[in-house]
Amino acid sequence: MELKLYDTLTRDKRVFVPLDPNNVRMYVCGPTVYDFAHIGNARPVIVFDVLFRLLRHLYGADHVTYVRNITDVDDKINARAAEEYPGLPLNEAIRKITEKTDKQFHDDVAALGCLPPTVEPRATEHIAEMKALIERLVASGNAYVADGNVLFSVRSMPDYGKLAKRSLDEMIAGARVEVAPYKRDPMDFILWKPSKPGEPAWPSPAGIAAPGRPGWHIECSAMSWKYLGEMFDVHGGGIDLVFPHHEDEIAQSRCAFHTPLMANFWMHNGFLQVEGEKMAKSLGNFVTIREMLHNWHGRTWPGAALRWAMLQMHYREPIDWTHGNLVRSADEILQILNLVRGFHRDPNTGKINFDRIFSEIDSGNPSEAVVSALCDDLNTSRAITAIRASKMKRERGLTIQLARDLAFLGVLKRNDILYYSMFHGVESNVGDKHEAMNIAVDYEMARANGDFQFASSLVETLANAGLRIIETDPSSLLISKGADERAFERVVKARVAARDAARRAKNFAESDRIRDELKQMGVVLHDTKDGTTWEIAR
RNA sequence: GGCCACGUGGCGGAGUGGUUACGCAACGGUCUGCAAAACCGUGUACCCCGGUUCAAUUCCGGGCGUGGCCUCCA
Repeated sequence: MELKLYDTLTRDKRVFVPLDPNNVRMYVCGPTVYDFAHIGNARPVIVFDVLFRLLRHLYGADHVTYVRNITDVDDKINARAAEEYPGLPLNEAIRKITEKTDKQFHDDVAALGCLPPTVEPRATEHIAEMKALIERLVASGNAYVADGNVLFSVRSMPDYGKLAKRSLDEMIAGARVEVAPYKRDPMDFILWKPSKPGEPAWPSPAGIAAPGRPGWHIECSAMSWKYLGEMFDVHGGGIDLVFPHHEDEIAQSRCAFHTPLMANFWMHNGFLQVEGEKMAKSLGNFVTIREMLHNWHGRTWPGAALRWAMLQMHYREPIDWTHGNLVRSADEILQILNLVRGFHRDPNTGKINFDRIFSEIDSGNPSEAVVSALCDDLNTSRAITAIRASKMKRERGLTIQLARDLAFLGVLKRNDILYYSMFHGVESNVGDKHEAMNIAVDYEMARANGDFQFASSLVETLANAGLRIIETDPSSLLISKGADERAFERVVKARVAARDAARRAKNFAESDRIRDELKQMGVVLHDTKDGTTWEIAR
């Protein structure tokens, strides 16, 4: 199937033809690891994960190389390190900060259903490549040394500004920052700069005696070069990176390698707002991925629901992240997954055969409708419409196909399907049933999100209240006070049976009373033609 | 000030030069002792003004509005 992608450089959507179909190469700017990733950071990670999955589908899983860097040398990191570990030598503090943040980031994006990229290079491990590039640029006259800095000379590149569609003169006219005196041109940017005492430092290139550290832009040119070559297929990132970051990457790589292009397609995701406002700490609407997973608007949100919400709209459009949208997404995901698991439920035991569900998912391909929607510049919105269409037809084959499509979009993971299948039970004589049940839900959610640290903290919370969590099998979870692990379930079943008897006897006053009583316990009943089913209210 | 996007029904959000997007909510119905769920059906739309056209929400121009970038930022 023909893949079309929008290219920021040419501002058009055109057919994607890889430089080498046996090795399709994509680079995406990754996080600077100094703090929890916020929900806006999640967007490019999810968007390009979808593209990664699509490319793997089209060209084969072994024929796609996806590189996402980790920036671990940066002023913000230095500042945060000094702030959090004032007693430690700076370099040690920096390592603590970057290691911790790096782990948080990976936990968070895994919860959002993102595959790990093929390579995740760290800037500090590629100083040699950066210096090699800098030496080339100095030798070719595209860069110069001034005051212990190495600067890129933008005037040496005729079409500098093409990506951002901005001429040098326009930029200078609009500049609002004071210009360092050593720059030949106000728009010249740093490739290498001197380190202050105590800061991370490496021997400098270009004959500079004092040790220094790289500028921000050079790392991406260096790492994409190492892992993808001088030219590659796709370069992605947030739209805010167009200028100056990507513009400068292009300048560095093209001048160093004398190539007409750095990447064939430049892809940029739109920004995210929260409740109609720009996300900012000062506005109090700054929300991290971690917070979304643990507690936002008073509840936890499964990674699948966050991802589903994110994919509702096209990646280039701005997205307004609202509580209302998220509630809808979570509801829809729950509905769909209920449908999926329903086809492998043993009618006698009520247990769900997850192995069968996943082996059926693995044994087939995503649907034509979904793949073709994604092939149209990642039109996830249309892909979702296609999935909804097969949801409407409640027949087995279509539901399995629906599960495959969800898995293809990265929305359906084994843990998620487990989560939605779990029986939430609370032993009936527990003091505050609702509170205990909330903790149980949080616990399952945490496990579904792979956040075992949070899960075990909840186990502790329960233990302090004299409760413990018991998992009898993958589809059943109870919080119990004693040895009688199924007490709650037994109580409910007995009440349901009693109600059925009352209904058969037309004693509706009694049957309604029992239903109210169960409702008080948090149990909701559904009368179907096959009998009465019950579930814990959510 | 310069540059770049966007403006679709109550809400979210696709798409198209003439024909139902879709989802949620709403309304009507089927089912049901009641309720819920499920299923079936219905309605309301394309910011404003001008132009091109037989025909524009869709193309062009202008206006208004919103957002982003120009400084670290996904």
